[in-house]
Amino acid sequence: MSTSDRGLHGHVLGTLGPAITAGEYPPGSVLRTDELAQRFEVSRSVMREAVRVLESMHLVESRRRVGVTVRPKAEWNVYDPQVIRWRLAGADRPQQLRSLTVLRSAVEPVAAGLAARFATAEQCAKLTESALGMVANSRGHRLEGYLLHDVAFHRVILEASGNEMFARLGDVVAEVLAGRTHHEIMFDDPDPAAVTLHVRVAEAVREGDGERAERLTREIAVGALQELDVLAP
Amino acid sequence: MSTSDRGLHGHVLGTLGPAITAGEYPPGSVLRTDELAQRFEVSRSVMREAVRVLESMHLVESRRRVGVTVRPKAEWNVYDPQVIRWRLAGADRPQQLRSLTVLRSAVEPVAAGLAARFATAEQCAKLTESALGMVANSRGHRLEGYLLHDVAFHRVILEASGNEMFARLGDVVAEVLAGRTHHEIMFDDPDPAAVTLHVRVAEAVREGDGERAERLTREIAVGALQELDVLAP
DNA sequence: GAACAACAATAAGTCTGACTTTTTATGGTT
DNA sequence: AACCATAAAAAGTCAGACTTATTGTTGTTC
Repeated sequence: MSTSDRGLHGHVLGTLGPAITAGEYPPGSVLRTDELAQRFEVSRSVMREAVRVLESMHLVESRRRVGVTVRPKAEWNVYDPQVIRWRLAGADRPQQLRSLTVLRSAVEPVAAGLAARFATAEQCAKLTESALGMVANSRGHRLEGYLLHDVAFHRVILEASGNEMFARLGDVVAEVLAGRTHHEIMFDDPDPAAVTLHVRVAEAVREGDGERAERLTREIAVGALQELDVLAP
Repeated sequence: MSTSDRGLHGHVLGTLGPAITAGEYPPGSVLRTDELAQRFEVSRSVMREAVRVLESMHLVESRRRVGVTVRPKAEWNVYDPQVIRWRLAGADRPQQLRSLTVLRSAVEPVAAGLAARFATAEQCAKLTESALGMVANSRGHRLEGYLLHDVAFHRVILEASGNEMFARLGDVVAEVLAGRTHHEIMFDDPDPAAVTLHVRVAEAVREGDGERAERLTREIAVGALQELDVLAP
């Protein structure tokens, strides 16, 4: 599933990465490549490759005569999709979900405003289709179908914005929405008001009304933030 | 300077990474580890570690019997600080600068709004100090001094927001501001209106007026976007 | 006793060569 | 034309020897 389960190297990463992001090794902890290689029963070459990747994520720092030291959380590359996945799967899942939702609330309204100006005909069509799909699955515990269209909707918005940085947040948003559906919140059926807002955003984008698209998307964001506050005040 | 100039491995990365992000190898291009190792005059182990890191950035994909293929730009981890630095140093610097500025325009206003609620006394002090520093250096070609305080100002805002995802954009903003000062734009002296806005943002944050801080920061962002549009319409 | 210089220990860094495994292309058979 | 066996290619893995930078220690000197 995860992009990094290929090969021994991927397996090591898939174990050590989550352990570090979960805080099992507090900042400043020192690991030694040789010892890790023994523990995971892999050769030093494999272990070194794994450490190099962790280093490129700024999770650890490797120094001669010292070893591999774990860096403080404030230095991690928290935008790395792999790091995000690890953290979402681990102990500070709530905090991660929270900070990602705040990020969404900042980015998506602006993205929607841009989408209204730059979306292609196909993107408008896909957007409307997704919104209608959400409506169709909004009643009667059809959570999976709803999620599918919800993800598609936000993906289109982010891509249609024409900004590559926004577009690359599509996976993150997908992860957040999936998390919300499968774990924490999500009572019986989605909030009808939110569903309506999506439909209206699709309309605004289709009509090229950037300001309205932005304002409506901001309302959706406020709703998402409130959902979080209700759960963990 | 760049975090990755340590060791042979770092040197290889520092050459191959920029080459790829600059588009020297079009998507789908196939490289072979052994050939690269020869070209860079390093051992296969070193080359493999470099490739692993590039793979973790989603710049390339390594497959058996095929080789190391360059991935399309749309799949790159564009939030990786290293990738951002490489792209800012390369050919599509303008586009990168553009998309980063748009990202700033979305994030910073929200961050300022949160900062008004969560900033500590020290952060407020540092913010005011930075704003005054900008004023003091705003006339008479004191660009370096101005830049220093400008970077500090935006860093504090992002950190004081209390959101780790925002905080980690501090380096990116620093890079954008430095780029603006040293390369492209920036006529004789900074726009006086922008300077004033920074002072007023500091005020708003100090007074805990989130809404005003957000609105004012959005004005700053609009100015930054206009600067770009003026330069490349 | 403090400052400093020489030294030794340590863990990462590097290289080499042999071997394994997966995947793709080839070519022959029905 | 479809299919299976085979071969080739490149990444993946391993083991061991060697190099180098860094740090802590020891010993010398004032």
